[in-house]
Amino acid sequence: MRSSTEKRERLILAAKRLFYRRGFAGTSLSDVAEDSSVPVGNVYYYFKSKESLAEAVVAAYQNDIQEWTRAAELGPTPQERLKLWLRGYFAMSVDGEDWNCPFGRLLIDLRQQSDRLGELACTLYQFMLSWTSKEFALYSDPADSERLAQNLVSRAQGLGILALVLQDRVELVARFQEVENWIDQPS
Amino acid sequence: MRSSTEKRERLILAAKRLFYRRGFAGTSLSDVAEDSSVPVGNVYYYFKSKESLAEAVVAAYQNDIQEWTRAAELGPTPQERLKLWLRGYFAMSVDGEDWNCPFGRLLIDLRQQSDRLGELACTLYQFMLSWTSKEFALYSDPADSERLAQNLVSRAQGLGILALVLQDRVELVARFQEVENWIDQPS
DNA sequence: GTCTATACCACGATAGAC
DNA sequence: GTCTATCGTGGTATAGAC
Repeated sequence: MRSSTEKRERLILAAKRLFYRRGFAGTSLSDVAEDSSVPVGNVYYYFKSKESLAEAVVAAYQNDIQEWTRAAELGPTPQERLKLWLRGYFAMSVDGEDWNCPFGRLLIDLRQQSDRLGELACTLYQFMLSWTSKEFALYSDPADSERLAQNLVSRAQGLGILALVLQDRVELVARFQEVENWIDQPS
Repeated sequence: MRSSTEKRERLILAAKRLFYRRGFAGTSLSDVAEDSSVPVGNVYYYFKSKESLAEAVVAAYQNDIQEWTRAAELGPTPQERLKLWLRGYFAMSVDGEDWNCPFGRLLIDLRQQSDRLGELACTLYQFMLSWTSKEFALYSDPADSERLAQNLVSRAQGLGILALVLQDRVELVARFQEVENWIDQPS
């Protein structure tokens, strides 16, 4: 059905936004329903539980990450590709609708909720690690690539929290630029 | 009253632990009461609201940070003091009772709850920034100290999330060691 | 001054109407 | 196949008993 999937999509999008801003436990299904212009109790027609809605949200994130990674893969060199990836991260955490730590909150939230959801969220992070690691291996000692990937991803994530505290775009641009410079000479 | 402050203290400690593990919204006052062996409804004798309990939790964190910083100040050189500080951070995020991102979750949670709580939590982060900045200024260009402090704190925080995903102490020790090395030659 | 019984509401979830 | 009225539980908060 046409409208059926539309509403389902609207619910996922609203949940994604609200989980990001208010967290999983802090978001009620009424909030999600209202934000999607779907009748309150009706949510259960599309999702059998709040948890299954969260699964759909993780899947939506997975799509985002894959698209964002695919865009980065257009770069000519591994260094350029990693920088494009980092700019994607910047766009989310600093130029997103709310200064926040993308994935970090989701990860912590869902991990506490259930093992299944926690592992699902970890997959997102692991995907970022393996993709960046693969790129690092192309221009540095492959034995170091895992290590460098962990540094890159965790630094980007840490800057998300810093963004939240500083609320200063200029400062944040400079911090991300430093990570870009490090990409050229990783150590 | 003796027992009065004791119970109050127990409540704060339980709330601190539970907020850390389950988040603010994910923790009910019943949970806190049960964990402190205090009758459920009785919580409101000690705190006028859940929010005021959160304020007390932030204050408890402030105490922790101050103690931890004071311990770090015993180091002979600024480099040594920053490393001691970082080891304190490591102890919390990796050797703590749950792999997590200390302060990060609190910050995101409370910021969403109310402006007042959000600012209170930001104070904790700002305190870490200003203390580390002061130390950096002692052995590097003072014009860079703020920048270096932001790098140090955000990197430590990012490793907290990485710890959550990897769950591998050996790996984490290595990542923190790399930050320690950077402290000697910050750039 | 300390604690308990309870109000009241919002939550996730369901049964069954259209 | 789609949606609505409603249930039971458990949440925060309070009035008032000891």
